[in-house]
Amino acid sequence: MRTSWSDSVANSASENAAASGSSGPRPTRATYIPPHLRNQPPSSDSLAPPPAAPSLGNDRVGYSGPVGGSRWGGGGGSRPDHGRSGYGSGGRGGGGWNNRSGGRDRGREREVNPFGDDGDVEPAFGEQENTGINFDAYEDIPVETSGHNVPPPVNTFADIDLGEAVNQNIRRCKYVKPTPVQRNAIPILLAGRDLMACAQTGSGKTAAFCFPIIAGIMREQYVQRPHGGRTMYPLALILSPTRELSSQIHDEAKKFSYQTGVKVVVVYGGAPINQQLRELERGVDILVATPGRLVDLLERARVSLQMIRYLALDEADRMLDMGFEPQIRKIVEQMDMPPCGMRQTMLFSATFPKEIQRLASDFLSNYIFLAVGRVGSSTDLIVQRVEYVQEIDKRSHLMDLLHAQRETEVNSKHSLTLVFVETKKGADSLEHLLHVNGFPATSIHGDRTQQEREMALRSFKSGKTPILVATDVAARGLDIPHVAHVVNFDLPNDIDDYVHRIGRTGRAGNTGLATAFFNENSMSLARPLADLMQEANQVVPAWLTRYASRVLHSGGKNRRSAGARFGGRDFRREGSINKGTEYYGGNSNSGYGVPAGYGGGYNPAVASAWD
DNA sequence: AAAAAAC
Repeated sequence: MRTSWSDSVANSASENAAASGSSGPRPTRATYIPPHLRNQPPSSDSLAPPPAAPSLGNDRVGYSGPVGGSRWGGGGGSRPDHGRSGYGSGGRGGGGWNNRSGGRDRGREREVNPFGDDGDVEPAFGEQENTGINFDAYEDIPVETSGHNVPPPVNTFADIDLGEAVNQNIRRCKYVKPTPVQRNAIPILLAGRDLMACAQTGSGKTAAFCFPIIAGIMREQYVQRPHGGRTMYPLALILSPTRELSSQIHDEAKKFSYQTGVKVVVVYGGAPINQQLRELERGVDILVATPGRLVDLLERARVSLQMIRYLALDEADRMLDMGFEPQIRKIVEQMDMPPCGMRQTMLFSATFPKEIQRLASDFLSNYIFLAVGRVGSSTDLIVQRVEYVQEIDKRSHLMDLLHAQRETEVNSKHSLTLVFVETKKGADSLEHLLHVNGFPATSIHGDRTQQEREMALRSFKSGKTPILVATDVAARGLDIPHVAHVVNFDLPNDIDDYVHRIGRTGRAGNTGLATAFFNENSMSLARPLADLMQEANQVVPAWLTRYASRVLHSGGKNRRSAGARFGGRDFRREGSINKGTEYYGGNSNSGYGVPAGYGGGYNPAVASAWD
């Protein structure tokens, strides 16, 4: 075990002298000297404001109490198909129909227990257990829905008919009660409705779409699928933008479907395809995939989407942005997937810009829009700091920070730091710098082999290298426990990306710290960042406010994105109310171009549409 | 302009 990495930093000067003298590449900059070994105090003192106290609980704006079911009142008693109990007697689950998938029955090997225990499932719902999830942080979450006949939320898992096998897995996961997005999304999905869901990072979205899919597939256990040939016919497809995220979703889905007979397979690029083909041949109900590899398999006719009943896009706004949209359109519209209305489509993300919402509606039918989360996303659990750091000073500033962090950490054992940079080259060189200076770092980006990527992630998660330098490949969705600190070494150009990045900490109701290095290169982010921080009750440095007010705002992407981030707005409503008005132009009050007349929402001084 | 995603 390596406990003294940062102690070694103190000696890094001598270590490094030896290292660079021998074989490794020579650092281009002078060797890092930690502050306490220098004659002079660090020059950047004045830039770092004292960390703000986490502003939990109090001072929340725009929320006046539980939402309850009242919004749904319009629908009268016509809850569509909610509360069906077709398979209620699920019992032991796994029993007799393990072999139904695709008609393939290649032996009945014992299902690996993804929980790594002996299957003891003692505590019943309601019994408190240490789940690691801080539910108090979820108490005051505002919820907004729109669409026709929205099914009301549930309060407990017991209120939902997911079947005994799934209930048991929920207990094994130690989920005591559903998170807000789960409370709201699961009934909507169980009712068979299409859904566009916007919920803060770390709030349990994966389970929110997995449970209904699994329950739905269990209901359709006798569905006949074509067989013969080597084509497999999954009933559900879950797409995500990165391989590691797909892998993570797969792992989760395996837990949720343990002993249900529902088979989950993941496919993505960069890994041997033969192994994935073998997995597919053993039967697949839920296919988790990244787009490229899926298209490959579709073109080889190893997978057909003909029987898809459920389509989920995780990080849906990313999946539909410029880089991905053609592939997604191909998969959803130009292969053999059943059209809108013949399948159930669910889109999830923490952010949902209006343009993307507009695009997304092509894939949805009579859908419900759901926004869960306080104004300002999950960021109230994350203390955000911004420091003005010149480009040239970033490296030494980061090392000061990492070093100081070690000094003050109480529980340093398993406290991880995730450092985001803009480019793959930048990631390599920063990793190298840290390495040479005795910091236990590794890196992940798209130019590394898949093996290297997975190894880096494992090494980071385990604490072996508690510093991970990453590009945006790690910005979305990854659930890495114990990430205490996210550093935006380079700020992204888009405020949505910032939201996702800092969302790697402060997960499951826990608090986290996010530090950003700001300079002239990030000027376009000044305004949205200042606004975001203000709305999350963070300390906004005066200099940032000055930059924010100085910057010309053209109504460009950032401002648009910021408005959408809060999510919270169904573009269908926005459009009808604001027809012909200028959305992003002149509303200096909200700063997000959401007209105050529409409930404005984002400024504490304005009555919120969340109420 | 960069990142991601198939071989």
